[in-house]
Order: sequence, then C-alpha cells, then structure tokens
Amino acid sequence: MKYHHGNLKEELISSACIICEADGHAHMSLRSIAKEAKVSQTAPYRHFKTKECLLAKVSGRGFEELKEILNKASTSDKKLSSKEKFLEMGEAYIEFGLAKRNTYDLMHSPTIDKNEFPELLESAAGAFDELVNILIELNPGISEKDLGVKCIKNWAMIHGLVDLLRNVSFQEDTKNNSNAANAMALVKSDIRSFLISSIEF
Amino acid sequence: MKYHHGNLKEELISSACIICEADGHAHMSLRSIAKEAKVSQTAPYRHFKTKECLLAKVSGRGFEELKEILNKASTSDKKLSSKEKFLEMGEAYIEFGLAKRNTYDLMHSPTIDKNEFPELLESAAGAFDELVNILIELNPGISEKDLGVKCIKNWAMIHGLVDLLRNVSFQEDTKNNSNAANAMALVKSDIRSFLISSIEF
DNA sequence: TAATCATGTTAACACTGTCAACATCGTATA
DNA sequence: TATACGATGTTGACAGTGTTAACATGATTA
Repeated sequence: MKYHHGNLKEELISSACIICEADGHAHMSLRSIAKEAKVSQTAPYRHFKTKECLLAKVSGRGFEELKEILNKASTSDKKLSSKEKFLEMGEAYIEFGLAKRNTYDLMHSPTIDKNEFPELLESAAGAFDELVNILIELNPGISEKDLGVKCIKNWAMIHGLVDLLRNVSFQEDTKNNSNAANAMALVKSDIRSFLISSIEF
Repeated sequence: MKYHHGNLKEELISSACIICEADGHAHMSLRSIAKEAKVSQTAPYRHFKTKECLLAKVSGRGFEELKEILNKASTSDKKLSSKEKFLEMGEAYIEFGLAKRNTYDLMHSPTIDKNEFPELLESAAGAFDELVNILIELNPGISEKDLGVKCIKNWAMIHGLVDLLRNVSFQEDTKNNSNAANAMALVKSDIRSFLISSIEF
C-alpha cells in the first residue's frame, strides 16, 4: 500500500463522472468517490477546493464529450448534405441527452454557477460552436446577428425537446392520457420527422 | 405555546415555497422549514413521508402558478388577436422562468420523479393545456396529431430559451466574447422579436 | 367518560461536506 | 550527498442533514 497515489486527481474525476451518471449529481458524495479510489475521505481536498469544483470538472467533461459527438456527427465520411449533417447532429444531441441523462442534467444544473468556472464556460462554448459552424455552412454570408438568432432558435428548440423527452412521462401502465403525454409520445415515435419540420436551417 | 399547531401542513408548504425560491431546492433543509414554523425537526414527517414529497408539493404549486399566469396572459381584457395573446403568454412564461428561477428549476428537476406523484403530473399537464388551448384557438379544426407536434415545437422552443437565458452568461465584466454569449445577448435585448420569428402559430 | 387516533416532541442513527493538525514522500538546493 | 520544503496523503473532529423509533399530548368519537 503506497502512501502516495500517483494519479489521484484524474482518477477522482473519472470516478466522479461514472458515479454522477449512475446516481445523479445530487446523490453523489465526495466520500464515496474517495472510497472508490481507495483513499481517505479528505484526500480529494488536495485537488479540489470544494465538491462543486469537482462537479464543475465532471460537467466540463460532459460538454467536451458532447462537442466531440456533434463534431463526429457532422464530419462522418458519409456523403451527406449540410442539411442532413445538421439533422444527424440534432439526433446525436438528443441521443446524448437521453443516454447521459444525469450528466446532461448536471451540465444544465444551476447548482454549478458557470461564471465561477471559466474553464467550464469555455467547454460549454466549444460545444455551442459546433452548432455555429454547421449553420454558417448552411448559410454562407449570413450576418452575425441573423446567425446568432438562428443559433439560439435551434439550440433552444432541441435543448427544450430533450428536457421534455426526459420529463414528460408517457408510461403505458399509468393512465396518463393528458394532452402533454400524448403529444410527447407522438413526437418521440419519429424524432427525425419532428426535427425536419422544426429545425430552422 | 400550544402543542398542536393547527395548520402545519399548509404552513410547511408555503414556507418551503419561499425558502426553495430563495435558496434553491438543493440547499433547502427540512429542519430549517420546521424551525421557521416554530415546530420540532421531525414534525414535518407527520405530513410528508419524505423531503421529496414536500418538494413535489412545492413543484406542483409552481405549475399551478404558471398555469394561472398563462391563463391570465391569454384572457386579459385587452383586445388582442389570438396571435398577440400567444405572444403575451410566451413572454409571461419566460418572465416566470426568470423571476422564479429556483422554483422553475425544481419544476424541471429530475430529482423529483413526476411519475411518483400523480398529483404533480396533473398540475404540470394543466399548465401544458393552456398552450393546447391557445393553439386550438389559432388553428381551428387542426388534427390531433398536428396539434400535438405544434405544441411540442413551441413548448420546447420557449422552455429551451428560458434555460439558455438562465444559463448562458453574458456578464460584461468577464471577457466572455464567445459566440454563445453574444448570440444570447442579442436575443435577450428583444425577446418579443425573437418570439415572433420563432413561434409556430 | 374512556378509548382511539392524529399530531406533536425528544433522542438517536448514519451520513454528509469541510477543516485543522499531523505524516510521508519526492525533489530542488546548499 | 544531505537537508529543507512543498505537494500530497491521513486522522480526528465539527456542524449539519434526512430519517426512524419511542413517547407525549390533545381532539374526536363510541
């Protein structure tokens, strides 16, 4: 048993990513992460001033992964038109939001004030830039103002959709025949069509 | 000092609403609420099985308030066209999301699984129905399917926008000149115009 | 009047984030 | 090469949390 760990900081982050996705950031404890790294409860404090600082790292990793996923979707070697690429990106974004449910939640949680973590702000902006790039490709010569509005429009729509897909229940066992649940079920059954008619290219 | 409080359940809920909005639901403790009601730490457990149950109530109140706000916006005595009414509702929704920041966050937090609280599900569906109603008014005779899609489209866009407005920083003191921040600032400066061009009536 | 049940209290549990004081190790410098 | 020091780890403690069990009180009902 060595006294020094050697690579603790990185291991804490990756452990935190796993635990956070498994249990949700609200139920993630520093102690459990320390235990998983076979290190004392207070060891993390040598690398992170507070729990929030560690969560900020986890959030940042999420944005980096998202950026990569979006980038991959838009640069696949398939022969796709710009529109099709954008649709692929939209689907990839939604998939990420549903698959990495808890991480996605952390990324958008006000628990972590992004202004306190410039590095995190940058990671998030990086993911956003993937959206900017494809919209420039689709609209060469577009003014900065129009581009900005178009970005927000699409981002808001897709991000909002993810939130709804995650939150609005349409379980069959509950007799939830509300308008909301029915509409959601409809959209979910064919996300591609929904995107085609909702995205502003 | 009476042993029995008389109206504890209701007072706990309304205290929780206030504290939740002030501090955020993550930092809200049952004990502080109990203290505010001048009652022992465990008294709340006579009325709520867990903390989550109380938070579900708070969330429900939020949706009810939102429903009322939307309804008021759409039934003001001003002589407004249906389109204008919808725009008023959109602005009211955004205002609510920004003003009741922490409550809005709780309402959309996965911390509380709505499926476990049918009453909450119903409150949320009630707010959604305000959107359904105005869209029916705007599109008489629309098919159920088209209506559903249109609802989700608009809800997702506006809800997503609120999330972005709350999360994307564009403080002037930080040199945050990212595309994201600039675009957000642009939209925020004229939300009405953004809505007009983004809503699908 | 007596019994019952809802509603309150007290005490205790395990768990959390965090800090201060101490221990160990690798490494830069005398 | 020896040593001083800073980085990184541990131990022990504190206040705060949600929650449960056991008990106390008071209103309702038989």
